[in-house]
Amino acid sequence: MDLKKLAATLIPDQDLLPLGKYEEMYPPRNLPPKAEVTRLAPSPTGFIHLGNLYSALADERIAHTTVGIFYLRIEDTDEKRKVEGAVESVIRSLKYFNVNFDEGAEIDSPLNKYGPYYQRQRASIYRAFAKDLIERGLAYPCFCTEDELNAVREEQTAQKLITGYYGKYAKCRNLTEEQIYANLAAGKPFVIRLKSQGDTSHKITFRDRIKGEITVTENDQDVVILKSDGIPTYHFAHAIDDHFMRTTLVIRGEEWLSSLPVHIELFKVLGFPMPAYGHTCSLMKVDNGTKRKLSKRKDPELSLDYYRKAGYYPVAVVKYLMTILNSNFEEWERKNPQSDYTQFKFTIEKMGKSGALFDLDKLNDISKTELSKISPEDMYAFLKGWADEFGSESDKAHFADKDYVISILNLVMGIGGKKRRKDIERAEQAAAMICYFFDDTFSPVYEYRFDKDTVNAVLSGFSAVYDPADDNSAWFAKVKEVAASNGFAAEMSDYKANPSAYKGSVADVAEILRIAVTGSPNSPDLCTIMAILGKQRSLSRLAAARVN
RNA sequence: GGCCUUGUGGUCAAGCGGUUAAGACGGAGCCCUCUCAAGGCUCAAUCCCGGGUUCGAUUCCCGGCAGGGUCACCA
Repeated sequence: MDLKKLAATLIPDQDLLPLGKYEEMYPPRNLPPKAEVTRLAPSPTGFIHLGNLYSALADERIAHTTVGIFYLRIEDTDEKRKVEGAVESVIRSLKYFNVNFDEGAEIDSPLNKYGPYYQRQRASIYRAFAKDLIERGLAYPCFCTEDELNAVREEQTAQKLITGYYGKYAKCRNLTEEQIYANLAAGKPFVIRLKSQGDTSHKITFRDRIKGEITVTENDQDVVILKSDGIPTYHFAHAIDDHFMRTTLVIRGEEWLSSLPVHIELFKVLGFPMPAYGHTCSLMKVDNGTKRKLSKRKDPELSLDYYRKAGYYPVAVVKYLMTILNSNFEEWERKNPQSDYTQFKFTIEKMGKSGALFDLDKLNDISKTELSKISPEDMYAFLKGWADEFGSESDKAHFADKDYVISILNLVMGIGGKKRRKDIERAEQAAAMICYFFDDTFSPVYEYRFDKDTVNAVLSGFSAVYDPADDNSAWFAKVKEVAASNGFAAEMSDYKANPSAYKGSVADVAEILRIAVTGSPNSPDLCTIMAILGKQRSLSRLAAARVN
């Protein structure tokens, strides 16, 4: 068979360059010996999720801790699933979490010398290599229809055979020249398939940077490399792009592990050295008692918008991911509390081999801790940003009053005290937490544990002596006075020594006042709260809280 | 079902031939305390099962079992 002629008929493109040209156009990168070139290669099919962030963070950390390159490539080979605006959304979302690209699609950088970074724009490269494979007898046209393929698959399944296009099931593999041209003349659409040289009785031992040694069998599937629209499949594009973009380390989900044999053969047939691989395990969750992969459709917590809306501090999400990415991260952080997480020596070898269950408790704890470390000004900026985008009308109004909110934050965060408070997990919760400082959202629940006369006596007794000029100890001395004059123990120790002698302790008196002022039996320092509210509002709340 | 892969407390996990089997989150309790949050201290809780190899296996080997992934002209 005249393969040269066949290749020219199948791929008649005039603009294809000689293969060697591509090597010249995309020379090896001039980077230090240990520098890794990693990439994120999403398909623009929608919004990026936590799993993508997880993987992107690993890519980004490895590239940047080794002084390498992290780039963005868009795998837009599936026209049907394309979603408008997805690329911008990917970049924006990752940027929010401090994951930044050095190079690639929509990235403004002088490093962009390995593009184009959209696969659709690289069609001629793939076609040039596919043409060469046809000429070398390593690829061939396949005219099978979807129905034929399905029928074969059903037959294989019924006979408990391995499904796919291989061996005797590869109907078009041995088509004669006449048959091929007849099909072409009849206008039948075709795909280009790899003519696999593999043998499944051969095992290949492969070393994955995350999973370690993995044994796979050689590929014998005649996979599609060019679809009927002339656009490559993932497998083919992966081999060519990661070679010419000079990727040194491919980090991708473990769902790709099963197609590794295909990739091994493709690299071999193309004559490209293989990059290193690291297959990450997926984030899991428990559903109905069993563990399963977090799903984009079913699990809202997979969406990154979920964290933005709930007001998680972005660094907290990143740090949480770091703890599951590299198990020694937490220990390092405890030893280096002042250091930025980017100073941590991230290594791919430390990554776990099995899928981690997503742990919201842990995220909340990390978020609380992170938020307890920032300044009230930064906290204010963060909360206001959240309120403007996601808050209710009253949230927006509350956060507009900067000085007032900052005075609240000083209290809520424990600024000036011995220790910082750790009340705030996320912005949404912070907004709810401070709502009693605003009259429009002050919605008290007056549930006292004492009878109405006692409550009213405490309330009016304290109102009579309250002076906003009092400092904390003077304020508390007055609470004690009110306690003593209403049958409560002024000192905790007295009460503990002889509880039956009193109605209760100062703590109980403080509780009555706290319920009156904040509407809840729990709050930070009451004295400061009253100072922030001011004399008028404090007194009117004490009055309004009386029981009739 | 075939193939690949994983299996240490509830969760994330260190350890990888001999350990009192780290630590963190969560849980319980105590202390501190005007309540809450935080903090300090303490406690409960783990090597999937069965065979080997070995003086000795959580660690190595083989089987089981359980989980996960994958079997497209989707990535």
